[in-house]
Amino acid sequence: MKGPCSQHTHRHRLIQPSLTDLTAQLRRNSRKITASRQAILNVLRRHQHPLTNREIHAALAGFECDLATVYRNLNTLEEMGMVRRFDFGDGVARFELLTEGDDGHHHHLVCTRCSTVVEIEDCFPAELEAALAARHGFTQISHKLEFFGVCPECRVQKLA
Amino acid sequence: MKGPCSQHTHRHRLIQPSLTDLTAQLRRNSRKITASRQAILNVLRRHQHPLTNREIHAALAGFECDLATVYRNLNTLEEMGMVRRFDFGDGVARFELLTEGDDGHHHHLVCTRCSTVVEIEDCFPAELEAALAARHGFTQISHKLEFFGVCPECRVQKLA
DNA sequence: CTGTTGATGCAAATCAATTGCATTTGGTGG
DNA sequence: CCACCAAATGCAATTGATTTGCATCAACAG
Repeated sequence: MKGPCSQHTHRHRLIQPSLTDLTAQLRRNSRKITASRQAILNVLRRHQHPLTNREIHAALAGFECDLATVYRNLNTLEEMGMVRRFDFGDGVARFELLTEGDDGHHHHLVCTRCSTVVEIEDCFPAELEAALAARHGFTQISHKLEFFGVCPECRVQKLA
Repeated sequence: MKGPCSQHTHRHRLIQPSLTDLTAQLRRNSRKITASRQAILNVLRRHQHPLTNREIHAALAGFECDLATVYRNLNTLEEMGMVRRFDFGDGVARFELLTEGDDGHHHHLVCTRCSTVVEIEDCFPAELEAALAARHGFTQISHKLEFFGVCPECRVQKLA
């Protein structure tokens, strides 16, 4: 474990969805406002980094619920467009809370040693999507882009 | 299943590694030239698309070996830099044979319905890596980029 | 030909994620 | 405040990809 990676987040979400917004969004989708759901959303609201189901489950304060419930809820929240799922290729899904109207499209720079995550706004591939559509006849094109490398902390650790 | 996706490959590898090159590469890494190994490499040589362990195992002609052996061999071949692993986010690893000296860096456009794969040469993110290194102090930066969409065949199927 | 080392088969173990099922609970209309 | 229904949950069992322990085999170097 390394300390809180304060300075590591490049893109700071300006608007953090409020609890009332979130419950409204749930209600609109005829989803129940359960204690587990609120606890999970609170964990996500407190973290600006992508979290795994297990991490979310571990971070639940006060209210405990089954890990399966966390899994089910994150799938539901993803379907409703309230969270975005990321895949860093390590076989574990990670999630970030989205603000309404924001599709949360961005990418990450992940340290291959300590998994520190930096958010990246740049997204050249988006410019390519139209070209690819024209060239290959594909429609509804999207993409996933993740960067990997060794973060400054890990580099010095190696030297020490 | 759809027929052989002949015209789907955009980037055709000009040099397909020869069997002798491959065995030489194995020998150089003090790896034994076993029948399973040869059979696996032959499967990879015959396909220009990324294949899963299971697909490779199923495509083994004549020589049969355990699925665990296929898994072990692809890990070994990846370590040796003879194959490249791809991750389309569906929880299954895929592999492509590499030519020596070619790091096989490229990306894919995957149909979200039938999994048809088109190779993509364009790679804007590479230009970004240096900038990211400077901006965030990361080193040894690499990236993974995959495009997803609905291929022409699947689009018409939907209409039919 | 023979020893050493890597490779293999087979079964069991991991690990993330999902699911069946009985039970509980939020939200709604009385 | 009460009754009802759909959604949600706990718990255990399952799935599916991938890995691993272990005993046996087979390359290949000398």
